[in-house]
Amino acid sequence: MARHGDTRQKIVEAADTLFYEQGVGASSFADIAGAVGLSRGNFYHHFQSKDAILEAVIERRLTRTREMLAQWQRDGGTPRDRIVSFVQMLIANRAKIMAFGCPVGTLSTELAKLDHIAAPRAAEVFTLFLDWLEAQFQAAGFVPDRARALAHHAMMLAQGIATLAAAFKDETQLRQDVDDFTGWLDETLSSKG
Amino acid sequence: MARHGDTRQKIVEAADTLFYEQGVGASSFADIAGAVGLSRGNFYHHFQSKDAILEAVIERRLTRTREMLAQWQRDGGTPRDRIVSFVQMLIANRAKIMAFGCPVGTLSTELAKLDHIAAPRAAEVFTLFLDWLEAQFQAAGFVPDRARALAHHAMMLAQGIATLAAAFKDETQLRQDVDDFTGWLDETLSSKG
DNA sequence: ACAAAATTAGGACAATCATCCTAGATTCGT
DNA sequence: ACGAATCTAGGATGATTGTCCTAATTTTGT
Repeated sequence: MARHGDTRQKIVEAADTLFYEQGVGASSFADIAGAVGLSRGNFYHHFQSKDAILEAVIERRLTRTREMLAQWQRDGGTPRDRIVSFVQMLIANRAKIMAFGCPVGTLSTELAKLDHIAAPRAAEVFTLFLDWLEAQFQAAGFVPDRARALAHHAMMLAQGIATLAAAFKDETQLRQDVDDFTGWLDETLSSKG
Repeated sequence: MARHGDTRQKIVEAADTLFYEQGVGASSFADIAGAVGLSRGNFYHHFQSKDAILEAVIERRLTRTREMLAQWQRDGGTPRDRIVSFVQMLIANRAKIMAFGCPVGTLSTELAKLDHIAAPRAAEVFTLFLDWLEAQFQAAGFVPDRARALAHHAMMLAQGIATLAAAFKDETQLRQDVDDFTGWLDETLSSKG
């Protein structure tokens, strides 16, 4: 049993959750240690600094996002179905979205405010989604430029939905917004396909 | 000269800026004191706690938003012009938007994550914009329910634009997004007359 | 089974945090 | 002009922060 990697992974998982639910700035070493069940001083065997943990959390999110998108690709279905599964994340995770917002958008915004060195890396999670969405719209028959613009628009809508869901915590509205997104998607696709 | 109110207002202004640019959690008393040019210990004559400053900052934002919306109303023009001036805020404040995101959305999200007692109050700034936007769409001839939905959609778009602008800091894209917003607005309005 | 390496707990560290207190300075009502 | 109220600076407080060190324990390679 690889104890090292095991503990390290537990730390990253706990930090990931805390960074999402409280924000990076509000999550201390003591918080993470408490969540994992380790002593604070022991952390420096696994990570040299808090920024190193943040970096690992971002890498984890990048990897998991890539895996999720690859899985959606393997799941088959039409490009339309895949884009719907993208926006359906907001419904599946509605409790967390309404409590803490979108994990991608809120981390990106927090790091942008702090002018943190990892901010561009965190924004790459957005890029993964954008590239994937662009591929879906291209598969649906749109030329690259138009597919890129539609991917950006879809991402914008998702971020707007999540931000307002966190502000008002209105599940009915959230579901309506996702329905409207799907409506926009079908209109857009039918105009081309 | 009302010195008391004067210093108090200076504190609130400095705190407002810092809360926006760094986040509430990352802004300390020392930061605010430094920005105003006062000593830290002196603060408690004006505010009993950091939460009291936050409360005053939110009140200030509510008041200023109300004033701005009332001014736009007085400025005349069509409902379409007024809604355009709403989204044009993203262009006018583009440097700050790309650096720190939307002040309304980011404060709301940060307080939501902390489950802060002032979170609902901060969300009321959203409500001011939503009510005002709803009034514009009603003035443009939409029935109340439809006007409310369009106001919500406009707010969603603005939040999505600001979030992606902060993540990617792409001014060209930001301007394109605002143009697209205006295009959507004109399409929507022309469909109703 | 034993030496080397990895992992742990716990405490020390200086810095910073929000908060509070005291004592001097300034302003104001009269 | 004088007493009262207000405002100010600076330091003290205890808690918490990120970081680091040391000494013990556990695991691993052989």
